[in-house]
Amino acid sequence: MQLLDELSWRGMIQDIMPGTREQLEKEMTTGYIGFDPTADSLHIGSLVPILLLVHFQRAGHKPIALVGGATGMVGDPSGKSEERNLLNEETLNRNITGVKAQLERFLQFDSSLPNAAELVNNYDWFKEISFIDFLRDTGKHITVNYMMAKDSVKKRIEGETGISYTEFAYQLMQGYDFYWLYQHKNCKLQMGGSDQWGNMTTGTELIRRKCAGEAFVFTNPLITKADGGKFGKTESGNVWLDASKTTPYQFYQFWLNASDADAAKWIKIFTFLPKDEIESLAAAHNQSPGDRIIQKKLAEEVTRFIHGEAELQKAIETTQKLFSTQQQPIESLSADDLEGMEGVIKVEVPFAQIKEGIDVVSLLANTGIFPSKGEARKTIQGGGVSINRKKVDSPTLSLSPSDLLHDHYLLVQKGKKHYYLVKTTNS
RNA sequence: GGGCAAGUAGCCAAGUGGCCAACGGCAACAGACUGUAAAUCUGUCCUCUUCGGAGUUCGGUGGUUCGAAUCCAUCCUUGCCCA
Repeated sequence: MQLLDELSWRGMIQDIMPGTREQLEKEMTTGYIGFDPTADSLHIGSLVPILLLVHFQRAGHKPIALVGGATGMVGDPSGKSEERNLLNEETLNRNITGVKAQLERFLQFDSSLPNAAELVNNYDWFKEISFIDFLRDTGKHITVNYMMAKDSVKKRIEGETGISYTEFAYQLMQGYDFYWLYQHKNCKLQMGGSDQWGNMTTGTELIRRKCAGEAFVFTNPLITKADGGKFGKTESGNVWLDASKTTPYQFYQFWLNASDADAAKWIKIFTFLPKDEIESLAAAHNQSPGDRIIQKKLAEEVTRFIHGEAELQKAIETTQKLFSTQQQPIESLSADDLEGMEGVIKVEVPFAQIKEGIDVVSLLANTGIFPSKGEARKTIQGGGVSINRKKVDSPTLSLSPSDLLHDHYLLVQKGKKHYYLVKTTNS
């Protein structure tokens, strides 16, 4: 299947510039996507662009991942109603390193390949350019009228907060990136989220005006949730690709918890499963929605892609231990079962405290499961805490050694889905 | 530089001297129902708390007042208009 047809049935194309298809069919094309180093790890919001690059490379084209070391210093106004805070250099460098390392895992960089992936940092060319040079060589080609017509800019100009010159100029920088890649890497395509359309077309415009070249862009729709909430956020914040920030188990759980409507859309976007397989999964799912066949497959595929087979198996195992035995007595979990639950947050508490008969509220606050005693108490009063599968019905409950599973453990549940394993220590 | 308007909790937004930790909505969290869905209903939602309270808030600072988110001064930030 042609790349664009493939992406299109997966729902990964929003807007596409005329001529793009012809270009892709004509020759091996170099295309790029930019990644903002706003944190030291990518989160699942960046997964779509990553997947685009992977599809792109699989279709025989040459992908470039650009890390925005320079643009990150300025801040993209797209989708932001307010001026952003500037990151300091130290943070930025750490972020660039982190983001680079992650991108390297998903693409083929083997230089023997004709379409080997490349990783570039736009700081490398921007650092050479003086302000005057930039104004004369780049700014001159684009009118302010053109720049102001962009949605990201227009919204801010019409809105209440305005826009600084810095952020206004952002699209020129991104446009220049495309121009530079066009000149030095023969890069003729830019991909990105639909909020980037304006910035991306500034690039093709620059290429046209500065060197009469022709370049193309297409965008993917931004991922949304059926209920209108933000994609990729959970109660504990972003879902990261870095296992130390979001454990593989938590990552797996995120996808598993997708609603039916979301899962059906997401499985097309976030997995590489072929069309007929996805269709039969959907049919099976509709037969018995309660089994959540799509969610399971989705979680499995994405977790394997990001964290690998071994971590996926551990995540599934932990999930089964915790959820499939939910109706069974807690004793059905062995000490090994508890110890082996990868990804569940584990906390320690001195045995002496249990021996003295600590009250639940203090235990939950001391272990950091809740940030304060007050919160622990409120949640307990709202019926939100279970220990060893038994709902804690009073904040004054105190715990003794006889409550410990296998003499060492307490399985604490916050809500229905969030598990913590408390383990006693001798000190 | 001049004129006008605005700044309230994560966001939106009411309040315009005491009844204000501050109406309401969204988001978020928890409970019931379910399928670890969705929808719906209920509770929580500044911080801490021995659950009795205590502490810190309404851009910053200073003031008026028994008492200020509310009045005054000044500064900062933002928008609009003029130069």
